[in-house]
Amino acid sequence: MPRAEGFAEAVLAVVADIPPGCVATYGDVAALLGSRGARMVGQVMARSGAEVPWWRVVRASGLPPAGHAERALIEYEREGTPLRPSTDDGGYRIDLAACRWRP
DNA sequence: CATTTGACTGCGT
DNA sequence: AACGCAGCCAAAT
Repeated sequence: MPRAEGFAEAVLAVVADIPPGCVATYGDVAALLGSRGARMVGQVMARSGAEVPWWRVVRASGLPPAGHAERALIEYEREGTPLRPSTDDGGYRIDLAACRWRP
């Protein structure tokens, strides 16, 4: 039974609303909550992100969550999220212009 | 009640 | 294009 956690629950609700194949930036999620706590969104993900598609939330630069790029990459390939392969060093970025979620 | 800490962002160099 | 610095928000200690 979900209990009123305030901000955390709101963040989880928004992330759960992101459709597959799309992504949203931390700042966008925070903005939907009426706050600018982009860091806060990440904080909630670190705490309870295990219950939501956290990989659909990325940085404003199109980079996946810090320290979770490998795990997120698996999900992107599975969901068919448009990625933008980096030069050749194994790095990659998400094509925000193609899959940025807009409510 | 004050301090610390982040799965961040934007701007300047 | 890459790196560094300062600004912001809410929860935990």
